[in-house]
Amino acid sequence: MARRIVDVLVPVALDQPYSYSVPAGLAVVPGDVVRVPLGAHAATGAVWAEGVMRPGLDNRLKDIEDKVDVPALRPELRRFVDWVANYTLAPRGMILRMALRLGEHLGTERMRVGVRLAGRAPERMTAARGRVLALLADGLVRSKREAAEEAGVSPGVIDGLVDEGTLEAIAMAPEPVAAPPDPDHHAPDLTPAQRNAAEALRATVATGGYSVTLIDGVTGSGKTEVYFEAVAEILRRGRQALILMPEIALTAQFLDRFAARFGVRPAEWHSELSPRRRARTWAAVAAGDVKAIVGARSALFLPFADLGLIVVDEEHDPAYKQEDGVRYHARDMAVVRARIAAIPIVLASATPSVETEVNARRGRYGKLALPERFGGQHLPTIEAIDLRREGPSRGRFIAPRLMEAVGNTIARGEQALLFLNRRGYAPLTLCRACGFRLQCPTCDSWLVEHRFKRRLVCHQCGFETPPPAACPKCQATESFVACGPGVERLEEEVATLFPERRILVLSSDLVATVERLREELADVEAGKIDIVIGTQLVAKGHHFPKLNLVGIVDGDLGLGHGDPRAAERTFQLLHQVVGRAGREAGRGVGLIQTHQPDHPVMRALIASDRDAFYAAEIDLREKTSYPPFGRLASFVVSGPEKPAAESFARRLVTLAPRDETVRVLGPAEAPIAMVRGRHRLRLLIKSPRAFDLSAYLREWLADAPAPKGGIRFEVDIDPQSFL
DNA sequence: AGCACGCCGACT
DNA sequence: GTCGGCGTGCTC
Repeated sequence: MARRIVDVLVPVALDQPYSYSVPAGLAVVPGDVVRVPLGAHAATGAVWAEGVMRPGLDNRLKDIEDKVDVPALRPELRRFVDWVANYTLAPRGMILRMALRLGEHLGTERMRVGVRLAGRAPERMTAARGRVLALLADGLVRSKREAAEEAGVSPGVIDGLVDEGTLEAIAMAPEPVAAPPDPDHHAPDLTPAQRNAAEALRATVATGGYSVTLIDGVTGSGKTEVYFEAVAEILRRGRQALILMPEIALTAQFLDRFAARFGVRPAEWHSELSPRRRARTWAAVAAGDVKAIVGARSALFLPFADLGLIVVDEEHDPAYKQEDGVRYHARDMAVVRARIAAIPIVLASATPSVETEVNARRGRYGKLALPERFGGQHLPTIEAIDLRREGPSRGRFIAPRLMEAVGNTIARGEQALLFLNRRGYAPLTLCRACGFRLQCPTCDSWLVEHRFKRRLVCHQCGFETPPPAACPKCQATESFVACGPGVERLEEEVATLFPERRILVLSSDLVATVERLREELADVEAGKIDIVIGTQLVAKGHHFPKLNLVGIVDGDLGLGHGDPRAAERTFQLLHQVVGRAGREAGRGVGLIQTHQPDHPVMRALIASDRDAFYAAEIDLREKTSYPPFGRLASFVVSGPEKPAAESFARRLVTLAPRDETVRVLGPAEAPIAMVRGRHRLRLLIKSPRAFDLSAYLREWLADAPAPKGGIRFEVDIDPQSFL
């Protein structure tokens, strides 16, 4: 009898599965996770389909080593992997890799060691031993670590007592990844608007099947409580819920809210999980033991046993777009997974992406609006400070009116937030004597001074250097001047004006650990800080009850440079930051420093007229055929020498398949023309909306020469960043 | 993505 | 004269 052959997809940069023979006695079905020899080593892959013998294969065919003892990947997930690979043009193996992120720790379950009293008293008694014996006198089993901590002794004391036979060591089952959430733990107290929305959502979930619903609610309107009711409904049905968040590490408050509603914290999935915890969570999700999981975008590829609902919180957030490795947009792919799994998906935002807003307006997505803040809170009043007329004095960055508002706010015992999306002290340092600008040796960008760290840092590649003693060009000493503000420089300015006040700078480069950041945020929440100065780190998900003034130091920062999404991004970010003001303590005020108070983004913010912004932006996108009214892809060609990279890019353009409806723009030098010593050129490909752009690109690239001589090129479908 | 195989510079 | 740099190509 001929050997059975199956096609196995392996988690490497290969698009096609490889064929393996199945050893006698091994039963495998499509979806099974298997170990297979690959090159010099073994890889963990998944059986994708039945295979056939092809010519030239017989001498290469190898046996599957064995089956991994986890549930088979379900057809829904396998179709999803295929779909994402097809859409993004990434090799299928690399998408599978994201679904198999279980590390090497499966099966190597480490038993926790528990101890309990075994009788016989130790020969020598000490104070520490006495405390341990007193603690364990109740005869209960405690884990080693628990016993040591509660008795206030080192783990060595416990080990000593075990050696003497006083204590008995017992294997304990590992702690469960997450206790089951109780959908009826605490019935929430909802406003009429929330109740209506929750009821509609519950009905959608109860009906089941694929549907997309946008929850559009202003900051503080209680979107979370509403979608929690959808989660509760799916939990009652015994199915699993996935809640995607843009940045999971910073969401302690969210986990607490979940616990208040469902009795326990949900399982978490993000890059900072330890390998062991990651493996256990993966397995528990696959087994269906974890019913609710909160995760960053990679959670989308988990092998759910019975996924019943997806929620994408802050669906507009740019962090959902993965820009390195496989480029995908987690919100869009979440909608795809919901469609393939035939389940409902909920998108939540106070400032929906233009794509989502258009889908809602055209009736493709359902929409539930929560137009008012919870508990009678008012939306902040927003005013512009026109920097052309009432700007700060030279060398300062905070206009008198903003400074005065900060003073009044903190005098009342309230908090103020100054927002500037710029890390470090100053974005540019130049030599006063010769005009030389300190630049990254390998990037087309300036070195940013970080005064706390005493370093100059390239924000493109991470290059760091101590500030030079003299100008590298003219050798002048003491000649450097800092140009422009960063959050550290603002702190200096604020500190001279309010020397007695407690000021906190929140910026990702100053975050030592996630724990430390959570403590700092808790300090702000508890009112221990008067003035917070922060980058976009402060825009997300924290609720500061005493914060009543938000000052935007540079409202124009995100605008400019021909990025088609600049206006949308700026509107969303500033709206979100300003929305932090006055969520509890009375009326909030937002002051936006800008050189262009008449810009549509600023006008919409000041008038609190969101619809005006969407109307103008949607109109513009439609006229220019930009997404969602057309499709966009980009190629970035890079190489150590510009002429070679450029000629490769030009060659690519000549190979583009003819199509009347497709426009190929470029190659043009990328806005950041060099990163890490590589010159970068971009091609932009525009097509109509009803056009299979992925298929077009695949046809194009099938005939393209492989890049060589150090040239690389990347394909980005639906690019979000235009740098 | 790994990783082994390949051809050109600074060392025992 | 070898060790090793990372460019190129393969993995059933």
